[in-house]
Amino acid sequence: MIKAVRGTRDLLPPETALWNFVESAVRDVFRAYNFQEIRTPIFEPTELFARGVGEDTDVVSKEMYTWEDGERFNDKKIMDEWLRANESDDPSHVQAGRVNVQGSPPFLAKLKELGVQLQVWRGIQVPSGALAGRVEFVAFRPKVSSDAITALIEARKVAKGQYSQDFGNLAILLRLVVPDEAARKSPWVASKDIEIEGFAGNYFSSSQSLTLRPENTAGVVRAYIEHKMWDRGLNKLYYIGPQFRRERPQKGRYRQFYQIGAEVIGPPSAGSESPARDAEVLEMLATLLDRLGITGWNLELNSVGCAQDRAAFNEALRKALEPVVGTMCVDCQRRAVTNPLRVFDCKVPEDQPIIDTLPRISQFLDEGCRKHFEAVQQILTQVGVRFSLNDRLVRGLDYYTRTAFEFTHGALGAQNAILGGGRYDGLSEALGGPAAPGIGFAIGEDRLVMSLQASASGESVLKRPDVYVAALGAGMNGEAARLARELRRHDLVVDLGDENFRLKKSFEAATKAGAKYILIVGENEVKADAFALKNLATGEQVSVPRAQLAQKIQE
RNA sequence: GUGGGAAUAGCUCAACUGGUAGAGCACCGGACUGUGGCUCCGACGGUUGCGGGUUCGAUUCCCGUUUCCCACCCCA
Repeated sequence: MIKAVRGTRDLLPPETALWNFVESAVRDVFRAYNFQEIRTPIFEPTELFARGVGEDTDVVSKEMYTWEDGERFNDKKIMDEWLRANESDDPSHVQAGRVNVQGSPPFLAKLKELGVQLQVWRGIQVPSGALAGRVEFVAFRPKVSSDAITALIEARKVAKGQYSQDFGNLAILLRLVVPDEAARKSPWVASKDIEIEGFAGNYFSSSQSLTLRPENTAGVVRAYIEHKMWDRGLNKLYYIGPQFRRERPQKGRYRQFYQIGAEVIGPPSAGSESPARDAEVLEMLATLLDRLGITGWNLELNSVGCAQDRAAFNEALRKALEPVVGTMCVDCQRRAVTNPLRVFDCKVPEDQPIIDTLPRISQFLDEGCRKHFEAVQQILTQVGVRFSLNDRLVRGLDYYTRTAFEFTHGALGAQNAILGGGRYDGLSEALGGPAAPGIGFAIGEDRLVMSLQASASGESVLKRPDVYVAALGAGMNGEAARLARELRRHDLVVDLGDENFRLKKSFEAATKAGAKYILIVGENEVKADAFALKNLATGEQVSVPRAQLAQKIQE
């Protein structure tokens, strides 16, 4: 049986009704704040995420779905390189390679399994020692194996120190090497006797590394720059859609997951930097959660300052950690090196007293950032949105500035954050655009729906049929369809049976569908042009003339 | 990627120290030919995730593998 791939899932009714409920509430609420929808592609150049999210983040370095798009190879370059590589080798493997590739189905199957494509050129002359007459040149190309691409990215990273430049021009040439011994023994060399040797180079004449978006902010900012959206002043944009991360699945975290997000972005002159924007976004989120009936949420707020503030803070943090880190848990010791800010996420009870003594970003805010943060708080207080300050709340990525926030909710397992966001005044510039301060957030829709399921089920938000039209007897399907069409034009939800159903079965079907009424369309009714309409809840049944049916049902 | 737990009918779950698979619900049909929900009766439904091993015999014990769940890592 073919199953949904690991970490993905089907959303089935009635649960989908809950998703629709959430999304329509989102559209309603966001609209009231004059946000408009933007839809960006679900895949983008890999470079966008490498630069936008950060190359050294886990998301980019190991959690993306990335592939090489384009099959156009520089064949001459591959052949030249292959021949050069073989001049110094024992040419016997050329012969072995030819024989076995052509004649060894298990080996070909193995290649297919690895996602490698085989291409053979005939008639290439190879150096002495090869078979007389025709020989074959054999090259292997990785198709869209993400493992192969990941391996290449790592290899290039090591080789060049960086891979941010020239990111899209990757290829690999795999060379078949068969040990002489094995080749002599049998012309049908088993796949385990074959070694595949790989080396990387620029063999694509034109191709591009693409990635399924792991988040949507980078795409939105890319679109902002590409379409010169600053010419419209302030932009308030929202999106709803799938995102992809190659993570190990756990509660509420899937490899295809859904995010609802919004961004306020524009030139500083349009007010995009104003604390009023931060407060507006936060107040909108509070309104949305209330509207969805989510109770018990908590807004946690912090300011991570400007780039300079954070540099000073990082320095101080490292200094403060140095003498004490040895006594902390192994995770913290690792974090202290890789990402000191993450030490604040530590949940080990013994480490808490140490963490309490560490410096806080709030001590390093400059005048502007402090005033900005105070203004945000003041507006929130004035509009009556509850919040709590959490000076441990930090953001790992460089372009984040000033306001950072999370809405948390209990009963969500270890991942208690239902949405998070913050200000990213430096992102547009990091992507090559003009200064465009912005603030945004992303809601994990999967988790949002999950927390709703506790209170409201899909059933409760599902619109049940108003009426079930039961055709009764031969030739009645047409009449029933006609009636259903008329009723649907009055915005009624109508379900339709079949003339072959016995009436009992129609009643059962109507009850199961949850219809309010059942409408019987039989020979008698058609003759009289008046139809038996029964209220399934009360049992009351009346005969209603055709012209009054819609009105009667709508009552 | 790491660790722990799990996988039996469409769903929720049984099956004693190894003895050849069962219930409730759902679905379909009948009791009931144009009147549902309730009741009763019946039928359907499985290579026990997959592969290997031990055994006369494996759902059960062992190994591998895949997937799911929970957590770690990380994170909007």
